[in-house]
Amino acid sequence: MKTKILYVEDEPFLGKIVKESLESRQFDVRMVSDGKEVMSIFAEIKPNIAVLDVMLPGKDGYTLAKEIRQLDPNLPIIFVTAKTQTEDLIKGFEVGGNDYLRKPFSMEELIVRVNNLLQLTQKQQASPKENIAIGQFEFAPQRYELRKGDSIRKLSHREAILLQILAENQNNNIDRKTILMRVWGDDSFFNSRNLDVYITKLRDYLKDDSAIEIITIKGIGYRFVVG
Amino acid sequence: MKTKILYVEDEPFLGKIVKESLESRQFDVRMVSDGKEVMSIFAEIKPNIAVLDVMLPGKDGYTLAKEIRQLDPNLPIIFVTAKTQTEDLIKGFEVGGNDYLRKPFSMEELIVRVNNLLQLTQKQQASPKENIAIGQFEFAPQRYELRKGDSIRKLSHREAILLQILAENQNNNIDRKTILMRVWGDDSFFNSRNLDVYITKLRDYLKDDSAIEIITIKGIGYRFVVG
DNA sequence: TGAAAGGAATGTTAATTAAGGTTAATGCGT
DNA sequence: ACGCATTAACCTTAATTAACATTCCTTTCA
Repeated sequence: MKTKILYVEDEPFLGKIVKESLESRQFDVRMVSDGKEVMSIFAEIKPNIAVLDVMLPGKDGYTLAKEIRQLDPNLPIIFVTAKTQTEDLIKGFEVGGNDYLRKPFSMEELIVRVNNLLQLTQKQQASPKENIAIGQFEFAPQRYELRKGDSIRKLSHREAILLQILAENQNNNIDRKTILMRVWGDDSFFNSRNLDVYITKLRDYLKDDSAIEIITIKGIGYRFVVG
Repeated sequence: MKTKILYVEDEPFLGKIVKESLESRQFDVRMVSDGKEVMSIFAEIKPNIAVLDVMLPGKDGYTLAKEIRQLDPNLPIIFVTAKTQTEDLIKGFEVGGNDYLRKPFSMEELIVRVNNLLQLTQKQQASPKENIAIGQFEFAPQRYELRKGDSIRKLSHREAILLQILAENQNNNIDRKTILMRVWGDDSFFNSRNLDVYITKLRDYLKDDSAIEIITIKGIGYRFVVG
């Protein structure tokens, strides 16, 4: 389903341009120009994000933001306004706004910021990492479990991260350094030897499926090939 | 505990002002001026947010953002830069940035935007009044009751807070330290052992539902996975 | 050209250290 | 005396370091 944008703007000319531009990016845009109508339309369409002008007839954007926050504490709200003063911006965030764009702005910027906020607020709903198929094995990254048939092996944290990195990059070369940074946070000598140890462990865990192989590429890193 | 900001800026004069200004707002600021040093310091201090200049000696801000994203997909990243072109801004968001501030900017604006991002990325915790579903269990935080079917187990205060913290963060990693601070108010050695004891208790209480698991992440904390 | 030597990178296994788990005993307020 | 919280004692497991083995690339010299 398309992302629904509630767009509150009283300048018809600008409004039309912005609306069409957002629609060309596959957003479902509902434009409202009278502040007093906003809340009922809000309830009706249940938008995924609100883009609010501040100076409006009827009710100003700050008030609208407050009222929207009452109903939905998590809905992303962006102000777009000709008010350029820092105090206006601060007020915008105070009433619950999540971004503040000064007019004139480029459409590109608005779109990028809309997408950014949508992403930020979506990511919050727990990240359900999907299980990954590895040959005859199945790996549940969330639970640190490696399953084959009905046997389950619990992996430790480090084993699990390492396996996940490998599995995400099946059939691609992976830098030793990249792995070290992701698993240990640095690439010191000792951690580098540590990685060797963990590679050995994973090779052992995965040895039941001969189609799986962790190939070392000396001086570079590894390649995780399956099948 | 103070919020840690990683601040990458190569202009010493501006850098000093911004750093002090943020510190006066109770942020714990670590400033780095050489791009090449950033990643090791990142690993060392584990910041809660990163504020990056774009043009830097060594490694530019965009590259840094990419590398940080590799390590932490959720860390808020703000660019502050003299590059005012829309394309530069777009690139900033493309590489994983979450906000983009053009120089010169007011300190107030930076602070407001930092706080906004921190808030957005914090888990919106369910209001502690509502019951929380935990697999086949239901937890009533205000009554300290854990129910399954028609059996009710009364929890003690500490058990209840701990379970609530875990339940609020289902499927996410939770810092040992964070838990200790919230349940005991400090993270001394004895309380740390105490936490072990309570984790054992909760595991025991929840063992009837095999879909529920408290995974320990050694050196980090726990992850409460359900289903 | 190619075989041998040397060295750096990686592999393997084991020993050590540190973190956490479990259960029981003690403390402490009501 | 009771109920929880804390401390203690002992146990288990993961992570790190160490010691020694192997691989494979590079260099050198016949």
